Amino acid sequence: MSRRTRSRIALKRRARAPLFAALGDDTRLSLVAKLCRGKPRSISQLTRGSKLTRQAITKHLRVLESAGVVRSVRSGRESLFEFHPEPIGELKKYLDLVSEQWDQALSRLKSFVER
Amino acid sequence: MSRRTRSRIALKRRARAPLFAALGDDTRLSLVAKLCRGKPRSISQLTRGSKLTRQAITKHLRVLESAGVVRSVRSGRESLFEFHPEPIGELKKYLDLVSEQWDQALSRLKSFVER
DNA sequence: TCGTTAAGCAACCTCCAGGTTGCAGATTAC
DNA sequence: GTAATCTGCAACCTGGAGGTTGCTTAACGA
Repeated sequence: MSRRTRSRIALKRRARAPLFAALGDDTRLSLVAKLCRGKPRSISQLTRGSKLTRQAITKHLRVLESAGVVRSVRSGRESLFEFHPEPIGELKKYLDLVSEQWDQALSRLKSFVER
Repeated sequence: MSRRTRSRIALKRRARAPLFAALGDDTRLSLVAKLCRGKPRSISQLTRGSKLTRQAITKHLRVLESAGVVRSVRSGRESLFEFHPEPIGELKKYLDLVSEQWDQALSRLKSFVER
């Protein structure tokens, strides 16, 4: 791999950490699970059934929004949150890259042993 | 989706959060990047070129190890860390599940509109 | 054998993520 | 018009994540 390619990957990596971090919380994963399987929901709706306060849920939603996993639109007095799939796709690509590098490393090691 | 299926997914979700969290840090992503593309490395090796202390790096490695992304083997006076690909694969599966649910939700919505 | 190098352990510090309460401003329903 | 509902903002609290320093033990090399 060229140095240029590697630094490009490093650049991508930098951007990925906050995304992973945003998903690294039970409450937020639960919110994503709710939103990815249906229509936009309001904060109050998303708070119902949770043990947390509305404000806590709001904070989590803002984190997800900053990471781009979710988008909010104000509609009257309520703000609706909707799932946004792109970051998830990017994350999958990144994980594919990691797996791919690992496979290449394995085959390099194998050919080295067989030599 | 049946209630049983959904709870199974929720169970899987619980287990995923710590894994996402383990990857939600620049330093740790960088360590994963190094380890996934080569042979096992010692703590000192991994510390070289970093601005952090050996102990800091050690802590990060332990976090990755708890998440299963990495495994350590003691060899003489040094402990070698090696990439372990399974959790990454599980993560990809989980993200696929999320994407899939989103696609289904979209098509449900579409058929509802067209009705 | 002795110096050097690798690692583990423990104490400590700082800061912020995650959560709460309280209040004020819009918007909707009646 | 008034009450109920949805949200935003700000202050505050607390635990743990991330980092450091200092010391000790174990293994290797000359």
